Amino acid sequence: MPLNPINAPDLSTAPSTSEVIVKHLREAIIAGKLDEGEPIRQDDIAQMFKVSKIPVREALKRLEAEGLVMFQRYKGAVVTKISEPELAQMFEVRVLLEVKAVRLALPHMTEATFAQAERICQEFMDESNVGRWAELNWEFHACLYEPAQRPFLISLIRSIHDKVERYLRLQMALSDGKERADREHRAIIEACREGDADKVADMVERHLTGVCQTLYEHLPDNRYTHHG
Amino acid sequence: MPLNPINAPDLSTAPSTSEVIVKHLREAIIAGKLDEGEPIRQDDIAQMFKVSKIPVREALKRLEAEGLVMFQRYKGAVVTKISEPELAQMFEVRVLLEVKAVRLALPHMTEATFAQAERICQEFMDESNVGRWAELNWEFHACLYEPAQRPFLISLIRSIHDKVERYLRLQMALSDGKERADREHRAIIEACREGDADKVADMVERHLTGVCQTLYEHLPDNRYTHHG
DNA sequence: CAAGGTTATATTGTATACTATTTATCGACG
DNA sequence: CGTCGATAAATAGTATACAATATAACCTTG
Repeated sequence: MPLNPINAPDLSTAPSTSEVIVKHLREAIIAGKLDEGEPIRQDDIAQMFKVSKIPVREALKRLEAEGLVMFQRYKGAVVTKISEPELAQMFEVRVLLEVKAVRLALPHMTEATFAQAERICQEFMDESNVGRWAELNWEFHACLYEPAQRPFLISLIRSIHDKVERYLRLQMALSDGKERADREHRAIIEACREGDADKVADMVERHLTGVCQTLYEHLPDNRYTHHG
Repeated sequence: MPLNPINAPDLSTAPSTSEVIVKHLREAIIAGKLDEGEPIRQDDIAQMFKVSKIPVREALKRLEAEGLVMFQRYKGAVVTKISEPELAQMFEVRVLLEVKAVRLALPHMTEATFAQAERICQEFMDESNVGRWAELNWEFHACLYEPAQRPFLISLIRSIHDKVERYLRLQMALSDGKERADREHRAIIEACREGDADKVADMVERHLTGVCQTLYEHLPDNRYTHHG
């Protein structure tokens, strides 16, 4: 018997209510629509989706494991607040992982890869919506790493992305982050075209550490002391 | 007001039922007490802990995010089966992260670090319980990385450890894995004492890739085709 | 007796109901 | 007037109950 001759979708993985909620909440947190430190009211979320709070809690438990929210017993879940040292550590790991990814991907890149990356860059520059920027930013990076054929590595990078993205948004909006990102992205594409692995690795590293640096400079100093 | 003058514990983080269950289930999965592919019956777990299945489900949702179980709608959660390519990718990332960790840690290691590492090695060799081996193996590695003062990096390494540990158990028990691990561990300690970062990095990398290699050789070939 | 349908059972997923705990409100007391 | 304590409201956490679906047992039919 030939396998899956009609390319049937996997019905057993149809999303449950809690999975739908996970997706929405994750996007909301990443987009910075929920202030960090502010408690997430289970009943409110439940009413938004017209469901009970059971699936809401299951969704929050998942997001807790992803590091996006934190539970405090009898006080509920709050959006995780990332300290500056933690941010620095995350970028340190990102550099490590993303440099590895792009190195592995480089030999398998084709003109289609570059074209796709440039298309994303263009869309990025034409876009005015801040929320979409971050999304396209990830798409760009993912596009460069995908040829590596390392789903585990990429999912790990993505999970870190998800945690820091709402801070990046800040940085991109305030400084000339967008133009700088575009410049650096296009330069990386060119380096990839040349096929010089060391150069590409160096550029990706500088790009990421640069972003981290700007982010640091634009972080409000009082994020530890402000109340309410 | 002086901060926490009596070093008070944080009572707001007292574990809820679901968190207790998470911990136990996680340990059971890591220890290989639950066969991969076999469904985890929510009511069974609930009865074991004499609770309802609500906290059990929340626990499973957490473990799903950690990659230890997978949900199939209306069929429940099963222990995640890791394919050989996935295992290889995980080790690839482990090498990357652990080499980085030990490099960062090296300059901050003291004689206390080495003594502690040696103590763990000794306990490892004196131990006959397979389950305890893996635990001590992690303790050894964590001991070497802890001086790096990179909690995020170490937690990432740990999460990968947790996913592959039940396969390592297999490998350690079947081959001369235990003796070899001890030999290599002690050699790594010596290299750390010498303070030669490149040498240490190289040894850690060889150690990990070696483990992965042996693991690969001892994996049953039929793990994709065997039914029931 | 084989193949396919049909009912029964088991299991998951979610809503409702209840309990435990925290937080806000308010009054007694110094 | 402020502080302490009691009470009330709000919210989290969990048990029970029920609905949706899958699996197994059985039955029908050729």
